[in-house]
Amino acid sequence: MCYTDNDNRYNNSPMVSQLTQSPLQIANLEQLERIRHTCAHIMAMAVQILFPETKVTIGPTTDTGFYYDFDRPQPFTPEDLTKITKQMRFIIKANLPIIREEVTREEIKVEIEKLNELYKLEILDSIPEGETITRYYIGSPDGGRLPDVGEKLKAAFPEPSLIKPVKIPPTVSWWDLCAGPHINYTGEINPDAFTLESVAGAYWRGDETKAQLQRIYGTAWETPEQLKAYLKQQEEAKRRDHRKLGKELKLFSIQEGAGGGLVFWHPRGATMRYIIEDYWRKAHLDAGYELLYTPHIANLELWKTSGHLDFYRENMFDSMDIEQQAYQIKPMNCPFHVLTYKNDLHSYRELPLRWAELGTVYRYERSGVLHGLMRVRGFTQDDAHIFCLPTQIAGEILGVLNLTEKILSDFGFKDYEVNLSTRPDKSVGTDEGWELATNALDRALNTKGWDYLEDKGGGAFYGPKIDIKIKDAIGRTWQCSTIQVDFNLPERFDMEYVAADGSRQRPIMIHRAIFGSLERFYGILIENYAGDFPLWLAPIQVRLLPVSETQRPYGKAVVTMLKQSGYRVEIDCTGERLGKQIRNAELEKIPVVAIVGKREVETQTLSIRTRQQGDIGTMNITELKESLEEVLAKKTNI
RNA sequence: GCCGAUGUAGCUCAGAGGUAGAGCAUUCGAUUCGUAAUCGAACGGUCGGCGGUUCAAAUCCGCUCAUCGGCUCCA
Repeated sequence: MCYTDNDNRYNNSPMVSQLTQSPLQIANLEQLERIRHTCAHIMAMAVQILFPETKVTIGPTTDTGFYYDFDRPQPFTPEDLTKITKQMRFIIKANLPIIREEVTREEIKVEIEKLNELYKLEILDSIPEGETITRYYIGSPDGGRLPDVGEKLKAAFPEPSLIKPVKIPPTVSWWDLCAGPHINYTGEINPDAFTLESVAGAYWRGDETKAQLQRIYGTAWETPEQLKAYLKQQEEAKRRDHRKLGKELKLFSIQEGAGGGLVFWHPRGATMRYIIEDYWRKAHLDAGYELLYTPHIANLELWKTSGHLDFYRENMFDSMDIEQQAYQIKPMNCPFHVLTYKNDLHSYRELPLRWAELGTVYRYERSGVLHGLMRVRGFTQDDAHIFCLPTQIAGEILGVLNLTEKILSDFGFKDYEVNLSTRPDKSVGTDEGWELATNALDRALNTKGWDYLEDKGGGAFYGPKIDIKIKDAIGRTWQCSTIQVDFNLPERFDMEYVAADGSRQRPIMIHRAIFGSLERFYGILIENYAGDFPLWLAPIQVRLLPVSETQRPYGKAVVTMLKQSGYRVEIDCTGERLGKQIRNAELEKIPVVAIVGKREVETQTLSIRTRQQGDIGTMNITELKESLEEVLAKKTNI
């Protein structure tokens, strides 16, 4: 499991899908796809009108719009995007026809060569023999095509300005080699329902050894309302950004002085992590797991045996020298769990063994891919390995699915997308082994009653796997949990158990993680709740606000009492006025504040204000505790 | 790593060759206050780092570090 990129448990990348949910109901998805694809063409046309030296490459649609990759010596600036947008509106408003033409390989080749569009030539060469080749015109085919058009435009406009958008004479056209489909007229696009978003570097054909191109991203919708809704959703995502909230709520930091991708958990974040870990341990002990702690480094030989040095090297930090022996900081926990297993002789009667560890691993990630808590260089996996008999696989997998559901739903994630990935072309293990394991995963999912998508050939080379994605409060999906069968490590480490007949047999090894990485899961939690954590997770649950300093002694006594009952409570001793104290508590997103003034001291009560409901009235400590307990039991916000 | 952008006080940001600024936070003083900002003062900076150009650099140039948006979608 531990070697390849398609290994999701160990894939530390954000794995958030683009906003797959439309902000508004899409009336006609097929038409929208055409609109987006045509938008890409119109953008390319606009770019070549304004910047004729630019070469075109490809321009597909995305979940929210489109992009086009260009080859141009100078980078596009934000001002360029404004100009391009204006030029696109011209083209849209001109309502030019879009004409599909089937062409032969030979004739289109000549035309592309005439234009010196080398990338297009490469694309043409990659189209399989026998496939229909089409080109799409924007405007009349009689009009010629850029850069011929450039000449015509120069004739039409004696001093064609590259700053101002250029009006397209009806006789001018632009075309692109394209499979389509497209809309029929540019006017079908609402000029106020698209916008250009950003410029980014991208490699030709996604290959970093090839030319670096400039990609312009755009978003396009059926109506301006949809666009507005989409932009609002983007704003919402920005508002929830865990990096911003992490700083504002003093949860964690990543510091230049220490290095990128290394996380500092500050007291409030650390409190939450403690709660999460504590919950996780109890849940695992209840589910029949035992806990392990293993070292952070080990002799490099171990990583040779496990195969990581061969297959995972590019994600590993360099080894260090200790008394002439090479030691490696761990990028994975599994070899340690295997060594723990191998330290004893095991009988079939002991199986299954379920060993869990919050294991901190370090992986080299290229500086450009680091991203807040979502992609870091040091992180803690909620790792576990199950060693079992072949006959126990389905039962164990079902157990993992049940535990996963319990844990994820307690953290507020109740919608899942499940994938079952099967044997890839290159793999280890026997046919029977794969069939047995894959059937067991399938059976477990069916027993659980979960629908899933099968990703044929998408498994790791060492075994089939189940991945579970969760859906957050604004409809984004995140990959966290994964369950993987491993035929490789037991073989490499020559793991055994003693079977009923006294023979030595190979146990089945299952890797699984529910959060994936604590750092990443925490980042997702912050974004899911937008920093308004449910009471059971909130680092400060209750803050007492004395109306004046006179009430401090009473407030302190209440704090002591609540603390003794296990609540996370504090008192505001800033001496600020009540309004300011409330404002501060609101900004810190503290779920409950208890106001103590003269009245409360006299009646031995508290005036309660919650962040969700505002002022909810006066109660005594017992009543407060009761309502807190009720909310804590439900694991919701108050 | 690569392409582009951004780094100014603890935070959010202004300043664009000529004395380093604001609000919030912090500290001190006054105020003792009833459901989202009391008033005043003080403190706070090698303008990310290193080097260069210049009489003069936060500002221009080079390198470097970090952060942000991308680098999967394939005519």
